[in-house]
Amino acid sequence: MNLQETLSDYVKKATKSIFNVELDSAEFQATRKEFGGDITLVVFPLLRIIKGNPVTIGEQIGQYLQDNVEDVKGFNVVKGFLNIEISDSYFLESFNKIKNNDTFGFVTSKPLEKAVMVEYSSPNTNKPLHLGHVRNNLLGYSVSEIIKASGKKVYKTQIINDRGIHICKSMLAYVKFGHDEEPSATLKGDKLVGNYYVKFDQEYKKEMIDLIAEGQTEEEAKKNAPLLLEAQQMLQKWEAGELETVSLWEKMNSWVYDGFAETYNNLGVDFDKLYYESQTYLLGKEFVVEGLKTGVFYKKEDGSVWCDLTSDGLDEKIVLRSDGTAVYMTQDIGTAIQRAKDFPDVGGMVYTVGNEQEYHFKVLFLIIQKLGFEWAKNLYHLSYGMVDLPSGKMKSREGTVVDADDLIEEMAQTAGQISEELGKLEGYTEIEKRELYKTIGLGALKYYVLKVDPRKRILFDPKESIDFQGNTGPFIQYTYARIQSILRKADIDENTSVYVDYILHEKEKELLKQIHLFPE
RNA sequence: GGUCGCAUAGCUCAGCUGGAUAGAGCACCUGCCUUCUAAGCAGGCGGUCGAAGGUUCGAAUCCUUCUGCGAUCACCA
Repeated sequence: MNLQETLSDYVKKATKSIFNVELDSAEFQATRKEFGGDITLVVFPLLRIIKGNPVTIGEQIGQYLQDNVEDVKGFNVVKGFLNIEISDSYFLESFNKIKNNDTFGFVTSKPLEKAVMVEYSSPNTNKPLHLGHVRNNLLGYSVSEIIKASGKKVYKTQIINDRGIHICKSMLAYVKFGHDEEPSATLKGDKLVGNYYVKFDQEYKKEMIDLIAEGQTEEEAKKNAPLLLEAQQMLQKWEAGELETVSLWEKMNSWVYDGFAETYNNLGVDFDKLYYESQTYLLGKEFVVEGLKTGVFYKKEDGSVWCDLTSDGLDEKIVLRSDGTAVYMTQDIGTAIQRAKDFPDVGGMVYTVGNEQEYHFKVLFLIIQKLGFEWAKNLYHLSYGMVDLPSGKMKSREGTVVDADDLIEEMAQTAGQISEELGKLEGYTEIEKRELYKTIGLGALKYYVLKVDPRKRILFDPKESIDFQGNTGPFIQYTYARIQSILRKADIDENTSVYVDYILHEKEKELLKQIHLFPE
């Protein structure tokens, strides 16, 4: 039992013995630093069942606690707040317990709990990862680690969007303008493929301008540009399994995967299982047939299949085109079910996907529930806001993106620059320095991204670099380094409290106290 | 138009299961490096918590309306 629970028990006993009143719960909060004491009981809520002056009531309860609870050293009452002073020995004992507990903060195992699958990243394979993906990856990875720490098994996964018109655009541009270029030490595979995606867009726009000059409207030009028609043909060839197209597709995708692997490695994230859209995009169809039988879906005259969600406050949603091909929803239904089959111990899934897809996931989860899977009630869309630039949205096609690799590299460089200026790393080898710069730079980036509420959009101004001072990742790293240094130099078990009391800053002491009194 | 989200210091953000005088960092100002790591510490300046109502002993927090910003409402993914 922790201290708060103990105190709560004794407060209940106190009200019983003094006022003869049964209390359901007692509300505690951290004592504000301008008052004496460590933990505070708010007396006001008690007034509903105990008539009287809050100060008097507070004093009576405080006296009871002081008389009956060993760790309560003293108390004072300010208005309706009973400030309770906790003995030093409690904190000392508590710290010592943590010191000897290697898994502090982690629930070691909950064998009866079902595993959770967390999906994040899920990029397209026609362009490199950018700052938006960084946010996605860091959120998804962090949530995975938090769920792990809570004692559950976690499978990290992603669905790689490796097929479609977008990759055909890169492929086509490569064929037409590529001159057999290959990835190199200076040009990662994902960058190379991304360059051809941009190239496609540039040439496509030129064609549109020509067509408009010939008298077509913008709408017409968009549809009729020869390059686009060629890309569409290429997609058809791919779907037909034409050898040359498929092998080019495989080659360019593999370049992209090599590039992604490097970025993931630099970001410090990883995956337990990968799913590819090219392998799952047809998967949902059989479940649509199943759902048709059970009446979850219905067929329209033209042959398209729909799900009626009007009774759930949503509208009707298509799950299969009239030509029988799969839509996005079909694929996601199939992928989810496939995942549950592949990992029978999974009892829920978390989808880390931007907030522009909130409606999609609302619908997806409802449909899966209607299909009757018992894990369907544990589906969660971890939705997050976009990362915007001062100029607006990031657009790969127009090259207005903050590239993930560049950003990570810049952060390390800044860390190096600051370190050099401070002259802190004398005696370190170049390799050690490089490692440290990476750690510090990445720490700054991670904290910068993770500290803001996922729901909020982030406005990232490349001109203003990410801070290394104040409420930042490097500050936490610095504090950790200091603590390690203290522990190294302290080298004593007894009387540690005196030493620590002398060394720690006021804020650090406050924080330590709160961690102990409010562990959750 | 319907639905969802956001709005707190000049800037970036905490705080939101209702509780004491709304907190950090950046920026600006004042001190502090011969013993604990100055990426720091101690302090100062800075707020109609978007607006108006309501519930409550008590509202940044809950409810209603309004304003502004964003997202979404495809046989696209």
